[in-house]
Amino acid sequence: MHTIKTQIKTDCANCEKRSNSFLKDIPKSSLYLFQNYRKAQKSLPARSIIFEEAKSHDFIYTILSGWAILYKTVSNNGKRQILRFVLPGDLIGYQTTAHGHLAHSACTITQSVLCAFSRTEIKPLLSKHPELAVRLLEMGSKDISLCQNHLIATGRKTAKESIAYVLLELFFRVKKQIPNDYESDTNSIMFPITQEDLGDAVGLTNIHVNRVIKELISNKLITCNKRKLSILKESELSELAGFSHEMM
Amino acid sequence: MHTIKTQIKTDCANCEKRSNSFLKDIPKSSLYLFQNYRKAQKSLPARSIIFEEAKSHDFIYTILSGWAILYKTVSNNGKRQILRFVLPGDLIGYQTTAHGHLAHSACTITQSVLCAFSRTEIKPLLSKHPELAVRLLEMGSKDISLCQNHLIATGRKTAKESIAYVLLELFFRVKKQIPNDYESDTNSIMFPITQEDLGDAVGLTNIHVNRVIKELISNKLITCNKRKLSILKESELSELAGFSHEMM
DNA sequence: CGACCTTTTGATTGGCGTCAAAATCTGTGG
DNA sequence: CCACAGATTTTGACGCCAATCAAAAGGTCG
Repeated sequence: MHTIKTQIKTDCANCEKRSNSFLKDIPKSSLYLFQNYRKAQKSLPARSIIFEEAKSHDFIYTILSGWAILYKTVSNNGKRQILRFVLPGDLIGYQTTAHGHLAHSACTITQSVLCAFSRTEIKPLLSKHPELAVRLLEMGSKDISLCQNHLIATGRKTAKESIAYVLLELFFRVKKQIPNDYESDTNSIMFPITQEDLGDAVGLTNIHVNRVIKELISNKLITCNKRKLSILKESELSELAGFSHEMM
Repeated sequence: MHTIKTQIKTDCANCEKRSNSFLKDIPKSSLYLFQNYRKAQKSLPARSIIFEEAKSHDFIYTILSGWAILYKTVSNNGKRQILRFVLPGDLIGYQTTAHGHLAHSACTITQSVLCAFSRTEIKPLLSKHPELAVRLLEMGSKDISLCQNHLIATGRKTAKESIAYVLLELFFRVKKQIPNDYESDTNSIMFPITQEDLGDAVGLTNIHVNRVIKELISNKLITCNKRKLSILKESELSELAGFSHEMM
């Protein structure tokens, strides 16, 4: 576990340039107002905790760069369930229980840069600026969709199908949210996820994930290591996974 | 599959009286305005389809009475995943894909009464009445929480644990959202769900669900049939399930 | 009362977990 | 720039939880 370094910067210019940031399409007047509530920019090393389940925490964040995960530790057996992979442009930390505690933990996968907003100061803002609330509704709707498809993959698909599904979902989310890592190679993305992470996302052991991924590789559907994921036969893999672009 | 009977009624008085309806806490001024968009009250028999995945549909609904489910059919193997049990006061049908199609199907479990609102007419309303948007945000937040805990039950719990979890979740949601079915017996609720439904919710076969439920019964933790569910030892069952009231 | 739905039971199978250990990769410090 | 420790991937053997198949028993509703 690493120490969290916080560095306040007045310049956060890239934040609202990102096309899929939650500040997209917010009218300038509201946007400027919202900017006032930007409190800090944090740069975190890989595998460091952003916030923890069941605690209270004053900030919500947008990811400017890097990968992270939202997860929960199961109380009766200590296992981890990854709820969501977090990519640049995503908003995290807004979800609390009825008692005001965080619903889950968040942890960086790679070195990341976050932009923090004060939770308490933003709430009253929503009533005054409906565009913000509507934008949050849209994002929430995508979150639910993502979670439901994730549930289907975990509940009603075989190991092979569910892993294929997660790989495809991540592939297209990255393509959409992160500017080309491998310009020349449109079938590939940077892929810093371990096989254990994948297992914790779909309810499998890292060992079985390994067996399945090796099978997908030997079937020439993908290539995959901790650096890079390539989708070799998109349509075939999509059919196997029960994945469609409609889902995204 | 049953024919959908639609009957328009001007009186929908109980709708906003329910304490957990999505219209709760909305100022009178907005509320009256919102009421204008109430289009119809539908009464449906048990096991009838409310709307179907991937189609377009003009209405969103609140449940006035009865139980329903949101589900999706997995494209590559035809299996069903239940995403959510729907109880009186819940709002359904607002979730669409980027292409404007419904994200999932909905079906009644028991005979039900729904209150319909026009989707297209409500959207512009949100910008004008932030309280509505904020209220929807709150509901969306609960939906996500529910879905995430459901994912954990399916992904990282054993059959016994996940079934115990679903029973407890339903038990307390019913207690909160439906007025006492069995006044004298506070440990019991009406329970119209089949074991096959339970299996489709947590990714198990009806046969294995049956074995587990019989085990829970013989352990004297619950009694359960298609009419009635009783929680006999709440704390013991909760510990087994990894369930806590914080989750709700 | 009779057809269908739901629950129950038993036998068998198989997918994925567990355990153990080797091989490889990665990052850090000397 | 190399060495080394820890993390991650890979392999194999074995076991178990839950699926599958089959069929009987019990419930429910028209």
